[in-house]
Amino acid sequence: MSDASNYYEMILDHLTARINLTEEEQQRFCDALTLRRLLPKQYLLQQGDICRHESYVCKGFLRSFYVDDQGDEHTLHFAMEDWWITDLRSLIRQEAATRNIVAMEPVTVLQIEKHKRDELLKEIPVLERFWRILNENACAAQDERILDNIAITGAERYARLLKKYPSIDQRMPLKHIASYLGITPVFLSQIRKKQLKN
Amino acid sequence: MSDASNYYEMILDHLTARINLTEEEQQRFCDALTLRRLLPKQYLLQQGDICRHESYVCKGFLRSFYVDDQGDEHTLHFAMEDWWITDLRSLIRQEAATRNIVAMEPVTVLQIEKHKRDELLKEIPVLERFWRILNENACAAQDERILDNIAITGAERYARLLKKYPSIDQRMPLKHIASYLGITPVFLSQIRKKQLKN
DNA sequence: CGTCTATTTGAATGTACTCAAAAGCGGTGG
DNA sequence: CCACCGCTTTTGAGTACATTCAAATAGACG
Repeated sequence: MSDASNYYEMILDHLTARINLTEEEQQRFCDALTLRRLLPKQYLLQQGDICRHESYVCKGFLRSFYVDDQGDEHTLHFAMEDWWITDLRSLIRQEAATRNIVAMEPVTVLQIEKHKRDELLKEIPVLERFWRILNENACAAQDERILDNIAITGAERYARLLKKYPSIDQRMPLKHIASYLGITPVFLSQIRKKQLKN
Repeated sequence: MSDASNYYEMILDHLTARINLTEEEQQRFCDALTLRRLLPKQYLLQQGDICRHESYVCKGFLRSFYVDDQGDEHTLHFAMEDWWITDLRSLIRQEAATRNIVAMEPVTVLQIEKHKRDELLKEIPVLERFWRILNENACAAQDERILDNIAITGAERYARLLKKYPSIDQRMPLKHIASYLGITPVFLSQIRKKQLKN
């Protein structure tokens, strides 16, 4: 259990870096959380289910993806330590999820259920500020990704991704990196061959 | 001035549809706003400047875009009545903007300056909730757009855009629609020719 | 009417995909 | 310890998607 308490410290650091919380509020926040461990390939959410929680990643590495009619996977997000992951649309509207979330490694997350989050937001209004800030930053990051998708080639997107997350090609299978970039694994392989020459 | 008061009613409806505000809070919010009118092709923000405000569109139609090294434009967003537009990254961090925002038609916006927004957020904490909700929805929408960009072809993206905004091809020049979709105007023209046959 | 810009058309090129097969890699069981 | 299996990555060839360049047409505006 000693590492479990570390995880709660971790998420509290994450919160208090953005907002001020009293000891009591911190406690109440932690009480609303559930610690959950996943094995590699275990699902946190499946397409079709209703997403009931937001998950803060304490340890490990997850991937969210959409499976289309042809059965092809498209990676929307990956989430590492100190990140949140969910299917936002499904969470907000309590509709069927269109994304799967799966562990890529042994994972530990702290989950907060939607209705508990809603309660907390009423009890501790400053948490509205926390999620407002979180979503503003997420929005800005997604905006940058959209620009990459419309403005540059797959090869450039791969180069930028590596620059941003230098070790990602060791941590995530290339076929998932390809689907994140919006290209095929075959084409990514060709890109990598070319880049070795430089 | 009669239409100006309409615009304040409009933004108050927009707010009170999401949060509850007292009369006094509504007044304080409106006092923080500045009404601004733009002619077509007039800029609300230019790449390189620091973005100091968030703008709520009362009337007209705007476009935000990035100009790359080769001088090519890439349309990130367009904003219609009842939408907000800004360069979020530049606004949050008060860094040089990487996006331009320009009026496509005669435009009326209600602007709130960053520092005034920050003050308001302290004075009226429930506004944190408002922007949290706004950003959550924006995030979910951007997520969908990223999926479109990585999962489907330009032709399909155009079809979906038309389905979502049926009159957009009458309101926005095709070359900007093309840049929004991440394709060239020439290719969009070919897509349109094919779709007429069906 | 002329000018300016947007859109279309056509042709050649490049970018990225599909299909098929081979090579690499990790795990499992004999 | 090695052979085999399943899965990922690479390679090669042919194809489709999307771009560039150049020129023609269409529309908007003074």
